[in-house]
Amino acid sequence: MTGGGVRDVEQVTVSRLPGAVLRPVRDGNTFEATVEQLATSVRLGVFATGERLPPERELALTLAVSRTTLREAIAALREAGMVQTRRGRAGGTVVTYQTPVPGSGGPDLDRRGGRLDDALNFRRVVEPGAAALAASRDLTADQRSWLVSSSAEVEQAADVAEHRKADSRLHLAIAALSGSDLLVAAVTQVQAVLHEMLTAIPVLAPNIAHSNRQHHLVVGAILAGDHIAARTAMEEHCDATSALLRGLLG
Amino acid sequence: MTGGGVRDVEQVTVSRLPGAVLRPVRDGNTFEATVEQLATSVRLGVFATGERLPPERELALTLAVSRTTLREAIAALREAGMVQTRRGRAGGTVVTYQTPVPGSGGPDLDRRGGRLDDALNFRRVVEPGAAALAASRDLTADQRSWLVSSSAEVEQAADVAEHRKADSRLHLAIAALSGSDLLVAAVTQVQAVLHEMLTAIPVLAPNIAHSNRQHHLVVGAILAGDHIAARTAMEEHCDATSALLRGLLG
DNA sequence: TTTTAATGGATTGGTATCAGACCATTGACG
DNA sequence: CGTCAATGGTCTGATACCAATCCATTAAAA
Repeated sequence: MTGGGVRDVEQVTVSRLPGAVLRPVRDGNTFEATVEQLATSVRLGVFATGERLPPERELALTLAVSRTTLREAIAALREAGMVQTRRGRAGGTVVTYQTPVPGSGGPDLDRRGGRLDDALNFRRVVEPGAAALAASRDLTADQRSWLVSSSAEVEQAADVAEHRKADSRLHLAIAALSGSDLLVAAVTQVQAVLHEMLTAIPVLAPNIAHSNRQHHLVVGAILAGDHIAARTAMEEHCDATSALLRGLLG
Repeated sequence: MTGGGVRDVEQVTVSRLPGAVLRPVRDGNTFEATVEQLATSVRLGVFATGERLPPERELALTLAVSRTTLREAIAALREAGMVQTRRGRAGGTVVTYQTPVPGSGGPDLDRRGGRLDDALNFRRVVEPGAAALAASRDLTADQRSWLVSSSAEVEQAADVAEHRKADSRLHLAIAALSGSDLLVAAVTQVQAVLHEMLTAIPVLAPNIAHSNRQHHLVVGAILAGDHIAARTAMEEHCDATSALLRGLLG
């Protein structure tokens, strides 16, 4: 696959850039993309169970989508049982999502091999970078306590499913503390893929304990302002996850 | 600004994630996004001057856009004088873009302060990561010679404008050699912002010479398979550019 | 020279998405 | 207890975007 073009073999060396750089301009369907983004946010725990989504008008603005389309997307989530909606003042759309039992319906894990590998490689670049950046910034007291409580929630998670969500939230919080919108977007993208894989896999207590130790190191380094240690610790954490996933999926 | 919410101050600590994570689902206007992507590709030298764009039907597929919309975008480029179009067999759309004289019309460089800072931070993460990944892969002979010739084109560039394009092409080539689609997308995004700034700024011969030496280090490390040296060299290269830009823009 | 294939150019009808206005419901607040 | 404000629910007309088809032009191939 490395060298064989399907057609026009003559021109292979001139410029491979167009094929590598040109990407789809839009994600096909706006409705589906909206559903996907909201569902991912819920699954990752960006919106906790029991929490309210922003009002439709506001959320539509944030997502740069018409209220019509947003409402269709919310209706899809409602039919999927992830949210409930109530009218009237102080009404709104509230998250009812309960993390599913692991291993129940993991259908085609192997088939996304390319996408997973890419996500793992990309993650190994962006998450350590985000941790290092966060460590090198002057964090406010609010931000430091947010980081600490996010970390504590991971360690105190009641079950595996809760641990999964708290883990995603911690990683997203670290990205947010880096202060870079682009890094937040990158980490969100990566966590969405990882989350999908990790929820469909048997994660054992020793894995979780090990992961928690690594989180502790990362958070400590960020709070201490040690960007080198933060990067290194996060790299090891990413490597551990990669090894786990690659081991279980081939 | 760090702590003061406009409303509902009570809930500030519960979760700052939604605001950080939720992003626009689509880039506003498909037509404009298409124009932007094509124009950026041309400016970055993904399509060299004199080169042909892929046939409309093919390009429309690649960009996941209707041929109608793509044609409107191409028409916009044509009116901007960036391309010319000829009909008939062996016809097509050919790039006529000539890099503008620097410093001619840079209007509002300071106003995008936030975006530029973010891009520089993000770049400092993704480009060294891409270089390290490329160094750790087994490159084919084709890939190695592509890298070498991309690097040579930078050093032999006739003028500042040509150097700019060749520089972008080299960075994109390195990203492509990392084998990660996500990294290519990230580097493309970053280069588009950088390119915009750097073309509107006086770049001196010593800057270029220094940059060339750093490129040489990066490319050498990648070819040698030394991922640590590749990362370090690219980090220093990014830092140099950041210093240059930040020095000239505040 | 004739034919054919590969391209850009133009038209049509259908669909997704949008912006904006208005309605319905419910709890907060006076 | 009554009023009001904040929310979700519904409708309508406009428009951006699309898929598909056919036309026009040119050069390569026969």
